[in-house]
Amino acid sequence: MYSTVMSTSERLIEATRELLWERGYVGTSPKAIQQQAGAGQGSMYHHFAGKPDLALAAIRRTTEEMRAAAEATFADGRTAHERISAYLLRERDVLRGCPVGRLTMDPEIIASAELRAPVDETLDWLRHRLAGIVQEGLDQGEFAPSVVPDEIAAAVVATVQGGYVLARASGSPDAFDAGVRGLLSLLAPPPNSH
Amino acid sequence: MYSTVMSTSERLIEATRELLWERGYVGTSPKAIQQQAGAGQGSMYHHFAGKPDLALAAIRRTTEEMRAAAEATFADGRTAHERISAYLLRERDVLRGCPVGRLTMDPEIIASAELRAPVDETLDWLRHRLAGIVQEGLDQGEFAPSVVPDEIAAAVVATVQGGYVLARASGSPDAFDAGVRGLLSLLAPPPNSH
DNA sequence: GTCTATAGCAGGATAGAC
DNA sequence: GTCTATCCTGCTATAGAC
Repeated sequence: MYSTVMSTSERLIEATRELLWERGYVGTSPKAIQQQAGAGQGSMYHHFAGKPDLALAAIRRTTEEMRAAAEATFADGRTAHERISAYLLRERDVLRGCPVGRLTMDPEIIASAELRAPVDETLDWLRHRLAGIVQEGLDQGEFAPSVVPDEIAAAVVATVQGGYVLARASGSPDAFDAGVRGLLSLLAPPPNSH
Repeated sequence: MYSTVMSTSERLIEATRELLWERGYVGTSPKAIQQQAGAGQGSMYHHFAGKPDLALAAIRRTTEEMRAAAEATFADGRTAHERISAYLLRERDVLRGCPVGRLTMDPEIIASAELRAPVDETLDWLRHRLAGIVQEGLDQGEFAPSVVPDEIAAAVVATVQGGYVLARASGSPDAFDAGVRGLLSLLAPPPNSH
């Protein structure tokens, strides 16, 4: 249930976002959405064509938020290493998992080009954005010349996404933090580099 | 459908393993299992108490296989770096995702201590096993002294698990491979180390 | 061991009144 | 715009015959 300052359509989208995050697409039913949104059956089908349509609206909003959150962390550092650190170390609700990455495990999301597109585009954008930052660091001599920006970017995003898996398996964020620290330690400029 | 050389109970377990991998726990119904196994309703409930019981048997077998597969790769190298490389570079059905890691995104698996336990124990075992290998490499002077075994182990497993996410999002194994190469490049002994 | 029958409930959606 | 009624199918399981 949400406060009445939100329109019914807004509440439906927010409810869907919550449920997709927690239970995935397959595990989320229209009835559950309606209950969480405090909206009736008729209301939902008035505003949205059905479950896929509503899910698409929810996924689009979630991916937009993810981009904004990532972009915000990139402003937090001067050097490439600082900006990547800021991204990796930013506060996360680790045990809830990634609301975007989670969707990739859903067979019906993957099977639908429309539903998969925002997920794909967002993770792709993130990798390219990170690769650009790595390239800048490379240009500044911050990293070993053997570093390949696309590969480091993929490793950074994968460490985060995989960190969620380890954390949820163990019921503790420790493994997430350990993975991030491990990657950052490998990426750290050698002590003799200045 | 499976060949008749397998017992009904075996076919039920194998069918459940396939469906859990592809659709997760929430997305897998007893009826789907029965159809895939070529078994009737009564058969399933004769051999297993219900969906959770059958899932537990399937998960246990899948986690056992995962351990054996990982252990096999660790025999493939002499140095720590070689053994970690072998683990990371081993052939995988990347677009299908990890049959164990996938389960962590399932709310009903996480909510059940019994179902989560084998998943947790297996990923935990893998991290400890890798940490031991990193420690050996550290003892041999293979890695920088700043390397922390537990952290590198977590980063290795997370890169694999997250690589699956990136691959499935994009519909291509490329991002998985890139992440793995990125991590390995950072872990590579410096060229002047010999 | 396997089969069919049955049950109660939820999923996903449509229809039409208000 | 929202509500209630209704629909058909599938989920998860139990019962009891064979």
